[in-house]
Amino acid sequence: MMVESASETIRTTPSNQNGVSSLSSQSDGGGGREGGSNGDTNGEISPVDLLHLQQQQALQAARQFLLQQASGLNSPSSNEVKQSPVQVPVSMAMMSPQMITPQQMQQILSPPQLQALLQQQQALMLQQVRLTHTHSGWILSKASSKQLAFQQQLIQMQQLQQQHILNLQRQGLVPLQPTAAMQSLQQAMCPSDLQQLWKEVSGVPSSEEALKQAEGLDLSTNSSNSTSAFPKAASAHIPLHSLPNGQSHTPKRDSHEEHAGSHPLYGHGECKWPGCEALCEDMGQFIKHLNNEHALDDRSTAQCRVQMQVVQQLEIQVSCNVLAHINTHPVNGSNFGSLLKRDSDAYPEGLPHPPTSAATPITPLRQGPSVISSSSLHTHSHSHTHAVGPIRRRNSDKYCTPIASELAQNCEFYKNADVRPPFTYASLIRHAILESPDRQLTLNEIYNWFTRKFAYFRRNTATWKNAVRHNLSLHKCFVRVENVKGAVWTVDEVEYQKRRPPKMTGSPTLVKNMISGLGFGSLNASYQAALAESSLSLLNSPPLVTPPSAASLNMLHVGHDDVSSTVEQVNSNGSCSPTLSPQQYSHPVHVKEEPTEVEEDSRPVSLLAGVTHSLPLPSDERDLEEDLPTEELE
DNA sequence: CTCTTCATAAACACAA
DNA sequence: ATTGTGTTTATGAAGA
Repeated sequence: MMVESASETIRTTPSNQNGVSSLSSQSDGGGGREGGSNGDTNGEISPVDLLHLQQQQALQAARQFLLQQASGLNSPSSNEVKQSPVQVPVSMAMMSPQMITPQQMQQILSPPQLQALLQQQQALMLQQVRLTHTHSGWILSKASSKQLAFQQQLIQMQQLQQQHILNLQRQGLVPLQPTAAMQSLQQAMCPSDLQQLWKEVSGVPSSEEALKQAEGLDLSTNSSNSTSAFPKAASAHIPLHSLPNGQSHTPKRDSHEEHAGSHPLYGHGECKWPGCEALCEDMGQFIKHLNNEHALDDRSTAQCRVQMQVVQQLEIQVSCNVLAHINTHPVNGSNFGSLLKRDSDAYPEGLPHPPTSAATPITPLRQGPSVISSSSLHTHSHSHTHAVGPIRRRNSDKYCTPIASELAQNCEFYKNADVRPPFTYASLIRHAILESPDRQLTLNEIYNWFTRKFAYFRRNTATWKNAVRHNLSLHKCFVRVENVKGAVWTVDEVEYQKRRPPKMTGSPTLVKNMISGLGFGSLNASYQAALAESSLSLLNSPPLVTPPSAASLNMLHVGHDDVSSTVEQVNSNGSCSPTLSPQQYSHPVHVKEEPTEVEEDSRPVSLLAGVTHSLPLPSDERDLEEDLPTEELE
């Protein structure tokens, strides 16, 4: 057995993943400044604005990229990075990102690097958008029009990305031929990257686009899945209409699009403008349609504005994070690894994360999946230590998104990709148990859940199974209950919560401030939306059942201290709970071996009492609180 | 530097 | 004797 683990182990993961990870993680709630107001709030978006936007994007990506590279150099597993096409001078990476101009970047980065960079950037953007989307999706669900707008925003975001890429290509910064670049890209991509892509692919409609881009910017393709497929070069479209062309970049990417007599937005006889799908018999008709229906009108302008705001937020976030890290960690080359790690974990304490999200009109940028990346990052970067790179650390619990939602969103990914999930064993076990109808599983069932849900756990069985058992025994939160046919494991939520230190990224104070201060309302709403998204049943269903109430109560109990966990809990309960509350019927949890037991039943009460004083919040606020933190703090 | 959390390895007990 | 379960202890890494 040991042999087994030792041998297989090291599967590696290009250290380079760091980049994306950190990248994505940073996208979370931090920054945007409130108004997103850069400039013109009033009116239309000028070509200049778009240009600016693009440049910002490029800069942002490049900054991230540089940091990533820097960390990669330092990473222990850097040897694997060998293939990484990028080599960035440390000195360069060390300098303040803000100081790097696009020109410098061009000099520093080779085309493949740029491509990788772009890919990362895109992942970030997509993620950002997706987060926004999912996050507020519920709230907006009732207003279909808004939802549509959202979707469009998402799409346009991608379009802008595309445009950016095209521009770079035009400038010769990015090679058009996918092959080589693509390979390097793939090599450079770490599981987390892939994960991100996968998420995009499986989750958001426009995903294909992302995938394609990731795969070498193959713009010439098919977006066979018309509807969902987002018009790839749609980007070109925007500029087409909005940008007169004095623009430094020429509008189009000639060979592929226009010349070919085809249009990026036209395919299979229909318009692929997001949400359109109008049928057009031929190109001419399509062009007409395009001009009539998709000209730069108020709506698109508004969308662009929103996007700009989003981008700006991203930039701010990135800037803050980067700066903070640079300031916080004496950048002496050797520290980059950790630097990035931290980065991905949480917000730099140094900088006041602008609660931006809260105050921003735009949906708060939540850190959904991103976290995942970050965690995987940790995992792998550190994996060299042990053969098997584990889930490593706290991410899972403290900074990660709720496991439930995370899993829900990336379910397919984990199922198929041999990537270690960014959760601790305890989290996973708990989730597995709570997900079961009766909230109890036998050891073997837990094993099965692991293998069923994660490709990663289909190997190294001896190792992780041992870990599972170890965790079950070690943590008080897992309670063994003798059953008729054997023993089953249940979760003691109270204990589970207890074991997690109250650390939010920031101080409780901060949270409170955020709650009371800024955009409390909006946040709350959006948060709820997110919550609802992943845990409908819980919210709807009557307070649970059994042990119940543990869940809800726990939330109270947890109160400020571990919000994220709270959420996690909620989610899992909700998502998993099959519906009703059959949960611990009477039978399951019979007698426990240990007296303690009454565990769930009794504790809640006490909790309540205790909680009451500490958290005198109305039910609503309660929700809020739980929610909020997660949001901001992941 | 210390403490805590986790992952991993492994020894050991026990029952089927 | 083997295997599956559980429990414990030890070790090391990493974060706070």
